[in-house]
Amino acid sequence: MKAENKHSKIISAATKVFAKKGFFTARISDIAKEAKVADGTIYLYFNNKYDILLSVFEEEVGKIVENTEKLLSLEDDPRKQLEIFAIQHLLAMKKNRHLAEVIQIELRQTHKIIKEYRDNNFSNYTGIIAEIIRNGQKSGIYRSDIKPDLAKRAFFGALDEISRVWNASLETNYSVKEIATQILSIFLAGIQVDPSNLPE
Amino acid sequence: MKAENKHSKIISAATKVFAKKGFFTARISDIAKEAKVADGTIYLYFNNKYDILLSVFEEEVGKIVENTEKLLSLEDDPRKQLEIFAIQHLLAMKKNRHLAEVIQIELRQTHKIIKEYRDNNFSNYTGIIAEIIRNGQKSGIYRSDIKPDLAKRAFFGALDEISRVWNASLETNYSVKEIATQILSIFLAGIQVDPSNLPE
Amino acid sequence: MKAENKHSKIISAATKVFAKKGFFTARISDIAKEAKVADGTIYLYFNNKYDILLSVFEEEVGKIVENTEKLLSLEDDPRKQLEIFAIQHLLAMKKNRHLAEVIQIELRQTHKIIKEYRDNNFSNYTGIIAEIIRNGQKSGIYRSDIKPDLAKRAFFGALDEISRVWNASLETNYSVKEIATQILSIFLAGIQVDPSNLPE
Amino acid sequence: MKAENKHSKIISAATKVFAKKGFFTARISDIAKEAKVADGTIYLYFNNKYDILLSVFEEEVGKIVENTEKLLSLEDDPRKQLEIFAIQHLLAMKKNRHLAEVIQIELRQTHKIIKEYRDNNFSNYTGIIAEIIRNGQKSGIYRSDIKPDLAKRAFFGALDEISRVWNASLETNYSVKEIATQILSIFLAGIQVDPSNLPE
DNA sequence: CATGAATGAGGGTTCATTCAT
DNA sequence: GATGAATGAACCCTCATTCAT
Repeated sequence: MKAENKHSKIISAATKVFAKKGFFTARISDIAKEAKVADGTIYLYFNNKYDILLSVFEEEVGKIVENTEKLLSLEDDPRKQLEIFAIQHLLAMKKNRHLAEVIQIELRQTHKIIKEYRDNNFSNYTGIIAEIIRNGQKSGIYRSDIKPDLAKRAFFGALDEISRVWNASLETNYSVKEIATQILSIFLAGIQVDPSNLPE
Repeated sequence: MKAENKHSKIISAATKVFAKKGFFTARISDIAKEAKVADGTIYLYFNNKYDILLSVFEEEVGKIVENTEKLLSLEDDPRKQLEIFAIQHLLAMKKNRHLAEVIQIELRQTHKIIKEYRDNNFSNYTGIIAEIIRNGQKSGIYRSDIKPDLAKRAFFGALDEISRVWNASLETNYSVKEIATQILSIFLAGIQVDPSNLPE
Repeated sequence: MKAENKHSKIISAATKVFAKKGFFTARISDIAKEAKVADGTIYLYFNNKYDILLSVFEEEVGKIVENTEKLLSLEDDPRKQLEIFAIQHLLAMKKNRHLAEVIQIELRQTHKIIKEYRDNNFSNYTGIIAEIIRNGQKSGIYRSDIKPDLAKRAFFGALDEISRVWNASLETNYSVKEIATQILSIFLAGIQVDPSNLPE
Repeated sequence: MKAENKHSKIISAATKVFAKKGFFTARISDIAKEAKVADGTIYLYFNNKYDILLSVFEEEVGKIVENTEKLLSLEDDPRKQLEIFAIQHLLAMKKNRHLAEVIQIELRQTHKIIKEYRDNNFSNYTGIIAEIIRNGQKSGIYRSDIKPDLAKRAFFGALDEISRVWNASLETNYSVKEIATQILSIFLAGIQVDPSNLPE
């Protein structure tokens, strides 16, 4: 229990520090101070600085994926599903600004390892979008000339870019609901066979 | 001329090295070796490592902006203009993979300074999209309920995410033309007043 | 008794670990693991890492000295006595390779403290040789021009160097008996008044 | 020339510092300070701390071997040759106390690498003794029942042990000449066929 | 202008030691 | 007494930057 506690305290501190200073600029002692543990304590739970980054990603992102998939399973309409994904993503990013930056900034990082890791892992996440689109195509709701793997990137990229600058400018301008509505209205109109046919 | 030469040799070397190793992992000596100059020589042209990054961005991205704006001035149809932007962006990213990574990876990095810098600078670039949309709205081609500053992010984000994974998976799968066509077909259908009204 | 048990378990574990990894490279946790106690337990029996080293030396070497002196007291012939010392030393080193290395490697180490310590302690051990030689000189068996304190170092050094490389090369080549015979045949011939006068 | 200078300044400083504090206790900054260079400068000439140790050994010991072999080539009498070796060894150790300790203390150290290294390298050195003995056996001067590879260890060990405690106790008591004479008188008497047959 | 040897601050990591349980 | 999680001082090494040549 105590160890559990400390492990997540470090993860959470690291998420905050990485987001604020960036992986390379962040010092282990920053994380330690933020987590209110000694520097050395961190190495009881992680092998090295890089391992902390991976763990932050693994653990925190895992939660989002899990949560999103649960919600999606309760809904059949591919249009509603796309909306769920968008809202979940934006909510998660808004709720955990620190994490948002870690995902967006750090995991676009250099190391091959991380790239592969992300590719294996984020595929799961963005793959959800492609799956929704494919389902929509089967039910004749989405245009069959849309390539799911291109569209998923476009959709994810749109959401990602918007939450990227969240802190800076969009902070007070738009709510998650407004943004999701705009993006959805564009994409649904863009990929539906009959754009006038909107979900109720 | 010789100095000019050396300056751009360093910029070009830095672009390559930053893309390959990342800003923080890249060493000045790596850039010097790649540029075939002495380490110290770099400091005759740049104040510090960080200054090199800014310069890479400034100079290389400047070219793209300039080029894109020139092409756009020759075309009036907002739908064609959006297509021009998409194609120009994808072509530029494809042509200069190194630069593409520098923009995508490094400039999402760390320091507030860079963020502000980017915001001032990239605003110009993404601002082009917003301008196109506003024009289209005036001429009644684009839906008036679309928020240009949200749509510009969505559009840029879509393009950006697609070129991000370029190297990895899309390498051989799709041509720039195909990708641009897909994205355009989604976005135009998404934001036009009359989706069936496509440019010839 | 239980404490006694733990104390010697640690000593024995430390001897093994020091020999294998060297004093500085050995970690307290290595010793703890080898002794099957917790790291902290070690500090119930020893003041610090260095104290363990001293104790290893003190206890283990003490046994050898004691044993050797007992055997020597049963023999009067200085030539036989030298043989006893040589055989006892080689046997002890062969029997306890770990200890052998600790003595040879670690106690030539660093700190003045240890040097003085060794000087005080090993003097007892090598002093045995000097004493044997002095006795032999009194009985007219050993040459009177031999300086006992030089000869003792030469004799001990010869034995020490031979057991140093024991593991490596001499492992299978020579038995303790053979080696002792060779060394003795050289030294006795070297320091006797009448080299042809060998003990039966 | 300048680099040469700095390289040897570091070697020499390291020899001194290693001898004084021991390899593990010595800090890089100690060596740097002693050599009057910056810490980082050391890494322009050596890969790591351990590499410095190897280099100290390699360079300094190399000189001794070279010098000793040159002198030996000028002398045919195996008894004189043994004397030359003893005197050269003792002189070298006396002249360079620091080096003496490095050889004796540090190179008995742990790492397999160093052991192998030493075995390969010191074999050359102690091998000289074995060779002298073999030659003496061929010319009928040394006893044929002596095993050269045991005798070489005994002889080297005797010299080594004596110079080991040099600083401590023998400092003022005996000169190199006296010591060499004693050791030689023991060993020559010990290994000659006719002990009374001494070189003039 | 150009060089690259030299600098030295900075930080990741280890591990002897402590102490609450 | 015994534990082992936690501590934090210590140190090797890197690399951006400088400057004498």
